[in-house]
Amino acid sequence: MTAVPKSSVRERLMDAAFELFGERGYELTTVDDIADRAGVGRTTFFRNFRSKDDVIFPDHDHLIEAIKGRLATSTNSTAIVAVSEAVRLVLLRYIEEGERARMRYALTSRVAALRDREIAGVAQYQRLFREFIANWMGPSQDTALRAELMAASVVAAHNHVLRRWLRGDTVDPMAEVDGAMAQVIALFPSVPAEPTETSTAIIVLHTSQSPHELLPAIRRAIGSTP
Amino acid sequence: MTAVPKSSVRERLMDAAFELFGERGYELTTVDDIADRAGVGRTTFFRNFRSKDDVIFPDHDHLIEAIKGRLATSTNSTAIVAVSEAVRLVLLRYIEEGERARMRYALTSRVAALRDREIAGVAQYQRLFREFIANWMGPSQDTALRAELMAASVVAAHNHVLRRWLRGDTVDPMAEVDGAMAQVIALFPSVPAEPTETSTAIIVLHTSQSPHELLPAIRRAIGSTP
DNA sequence: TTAGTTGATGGTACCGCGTACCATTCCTGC
DNA sequence: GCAGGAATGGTACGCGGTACCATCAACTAA
Repeated sequence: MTAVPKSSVRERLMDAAFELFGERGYELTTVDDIADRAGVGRTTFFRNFRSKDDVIFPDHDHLIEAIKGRLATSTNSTAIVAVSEAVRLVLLRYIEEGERARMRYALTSRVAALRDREIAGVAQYQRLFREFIANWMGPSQDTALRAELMAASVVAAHNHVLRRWLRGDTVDPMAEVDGAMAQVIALFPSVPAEPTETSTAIIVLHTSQSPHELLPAIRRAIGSTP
Repeated sequence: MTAVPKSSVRERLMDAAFELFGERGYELTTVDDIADRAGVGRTTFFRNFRSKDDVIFPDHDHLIEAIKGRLATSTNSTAIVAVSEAVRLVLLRYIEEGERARMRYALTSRVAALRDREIAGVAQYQRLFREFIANWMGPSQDTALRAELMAASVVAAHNHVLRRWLRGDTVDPMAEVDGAMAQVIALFPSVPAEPTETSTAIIVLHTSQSPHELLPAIRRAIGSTP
């Protein structure tokens, strides 16, 4: 009888949940409360969301799939671009959510169970990035750690900018995430990318470090083997 | 009447839990089962462990406190040493657990709830490291991201070696974690360490990257401002 | 010895999440 | 109109986790 489209039940449940969580807090809100306010039965809630906290992270699965899809369409030479764009994609999803993302942030900041849940979700992203980067870098023994470090850094960079936006500390998060990703990429200079052409770099700079200290870092920066 | 020392109740509960989880799996084991096998009441279980999955991570809180303690006893000049030793401390705790750590790994690999729980615990370590490194680097705006990247890398390096040991892929994890930490430290060259004396570095190397590409990386490597 | 205190334990009852199952309703194609 | 499928609501149950109370042992003070 309801003239609303089918998916509106899910929407009403999400709205009711966020309202109640804001009014009484997460623990003091029962699933029955949410279902009642949404005007549906308890069973319907669990048909739309796997668990009570699932209503806080509604399209997490879609986001995971979106990342997979973006990473899948990349060649070796465009791997870094794919990673960067996947990060932008995630951040963009949060920004599009707007106020709801900020409400989730308020909830995950106060409720330990929700914070753990969000951290677990982030770990899924990190796993995707790790596997992708590891495949990209090749099966060498040493690259496994390198891939893990890079994936962790990529996710950390994203989270850093995301939290800044959630707290209202920035008005241009997309620009910031580009900068943060540039820092990450600079940390991991020139992975086994196919050599294009060899050039010679001569750098003269004043520094407080001794050449002996910084030479290893620069060797890694240019991907040269001693 | 039991002539066993007081703490043995807790031990018996842990033993019973790991036994039953190994026999029937985690979900198919109830808290009553664990309490029964340990010969105590259900109430006693929850007096010793906050929740069912807490029995899997018994001394997580002590480990957190141990990290805090190790990081607290450090000056600016010994910060990196403190971080490295804290990482060694964590890894050592796992190794000392021996077979129990491997059983936990088997469980967390199969049961999603336990994996999430473990990830949340690791996030606590990462938070400690992030705050410590951020304090160490100073309050500058730019260092916030740098601290976050480094903390994520430190934890990733630890986890990488830990998982290798858990899988039996290495026999000398302490040496490996030193190497992994060295890689991490090399990624973040000489943070705002107190300037000693200025010298001039001239580096000439062949590389497949254009000078334009690698100049930013080298600028950061030597801590120079353009 | 007796009385009171403290701590650990066991038991019972309860709440809330999540699942399984069943009955009802609505909607669609024949 | 009728049959079949999808969505819904209701009921019952298992289990984790909490609150509360009663019991018992050990220690202490009179």
